[in-house]
Amino acid sequence: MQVIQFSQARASMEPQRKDIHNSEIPAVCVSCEARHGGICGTLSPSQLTELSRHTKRRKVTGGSEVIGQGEQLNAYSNILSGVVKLSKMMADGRQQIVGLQFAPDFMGRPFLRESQVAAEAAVDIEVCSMPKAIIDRMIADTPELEHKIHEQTLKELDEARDWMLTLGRKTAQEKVASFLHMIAMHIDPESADKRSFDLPLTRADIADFLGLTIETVSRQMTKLRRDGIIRIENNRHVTCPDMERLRRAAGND
Amino acid sequence: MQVIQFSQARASMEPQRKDIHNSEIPAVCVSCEARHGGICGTLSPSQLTELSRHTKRRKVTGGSEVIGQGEQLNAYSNILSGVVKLSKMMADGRQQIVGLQFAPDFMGRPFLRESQVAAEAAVDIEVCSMPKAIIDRMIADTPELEHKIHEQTLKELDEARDWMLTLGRKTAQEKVASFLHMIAMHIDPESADKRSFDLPLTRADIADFLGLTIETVSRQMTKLRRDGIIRIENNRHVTCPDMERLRRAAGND
DNA sequence: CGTGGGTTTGATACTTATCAACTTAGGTGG
DNA sequence: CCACCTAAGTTGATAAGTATCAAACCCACG
Repeated sequence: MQVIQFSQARASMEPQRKDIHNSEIPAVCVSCEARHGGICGTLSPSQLTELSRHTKRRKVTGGSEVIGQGEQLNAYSNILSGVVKLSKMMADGRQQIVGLQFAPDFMGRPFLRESQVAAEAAVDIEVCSMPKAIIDRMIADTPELEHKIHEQTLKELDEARDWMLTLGRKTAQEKVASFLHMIAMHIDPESADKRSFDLPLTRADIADFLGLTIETVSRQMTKLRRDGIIRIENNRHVTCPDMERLRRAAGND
Repeated sequence: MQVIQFSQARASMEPQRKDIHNSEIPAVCVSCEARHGGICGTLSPSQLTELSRHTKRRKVTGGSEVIGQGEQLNAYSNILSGVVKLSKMMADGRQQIVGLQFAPDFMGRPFLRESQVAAEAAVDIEVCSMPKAIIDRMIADTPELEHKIHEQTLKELDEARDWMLTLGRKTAQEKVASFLHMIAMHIDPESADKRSFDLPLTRADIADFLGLTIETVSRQMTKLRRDGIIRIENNRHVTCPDMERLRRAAGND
């Protein structure tokens, strides 16, 4: 269980006063989907109160850009629900998705003025945005906050490197299987049953993620379907009765 | 100029005492190539003294493994000279280089027991190794140290994502040009003249970095040479009279 | 009931991999 | 010092995989 450090310590000693400490936390935060697991968990009640005065929850419809590549970076966000795709584009329009982020991930590049990547809502999402300046200040005097963000950065780096192996060395078939497997594992962290899920990306997005064309993605999906590894309904909903077969098709040992 | 915070502050006020403060710093560190720019710059003299009792400078010959993929991670290292390649391998032997590190980079994955990647000396290198436990403890009570490492993690993440675009969307020609351009920029941070440099990797390594075969790398090098964009001597030494042409060949606008 | 975005399928072209032969550079020992 | 040896690199012919171009399909939606 991940809660505010301060209240966690006290709560364990004086459980009957837990509600009092929770009441110190802004109401919007108490019920927030991202508080457990998100970066806010490292902030003190007073910091949370200060921050919450400047945060804004907002919905972004799928396909809308949250931040553009090379754009000025004035805010960070926590993803409360949905999936965000991070992409890079070349001058001639060729595009590569370089990462996907899921709730309760933290979005934004600390210590840099402008974004190196474009962030776009893959599906309808909800985020909690906060001014960059305030977080940057809190990072400076809350080591736990920097640590939390650092942990996520390291996780993203591990994922990026895994994906480099996929991009550089796997076949189209393995790439598509790797993508499906990755989505199955990430899309619904709570659900124990990973065998059925909705794809958060169109075929075009999947192609941009895998360094393939739409047609090749489609053909490989068809092949996985014909081989009985997956079933597809309405183009978006995938069922995979045997995850182990999918893993093997993905080239993971 | 990047020096110990404490001595920097004092030195600027009492410059005549600078040598005294320097004398507090272990001799091995004072002359260390990595102290400026490396992570040690954030440590206090007393921390440096403690750390230096456990550090060990060592040379590793090119081709030797520094740490294996999935291996237990007991030490961190600073690269003092040379180039290290980080790679991932699939069960069937397919390999992808996922990053290169240059002096004075910090090597090791904080907060994790085992390495997700293999690290191998690309050329003869010199490193300063230190026990993981000591650094982990110092990270916990020296926020500046975690910040410094965090900055490098972010840099590596940016680089990894840049490379994903190269792997996923560039042609063989653009990949090879991108590689040469990247090496030209990184290999000798001090030198102002980036037009002439030695490749730290064999053709096989370059192929593993670019997701290509040796033959394709060789053919594209030949083509760049025929086009007059580069000259090659002894297979390893490259001269590029016009960096702008190389940049364009790399597909960077 | 037509329209259009997203998707699938097919025919063909092109890029890169594979296999094989050859060349070059660097190191070793006679 | 030269001949030999080996690893690294180049070049060529062919095969395989994926992209490209084109057409059809399918559904959701107006």
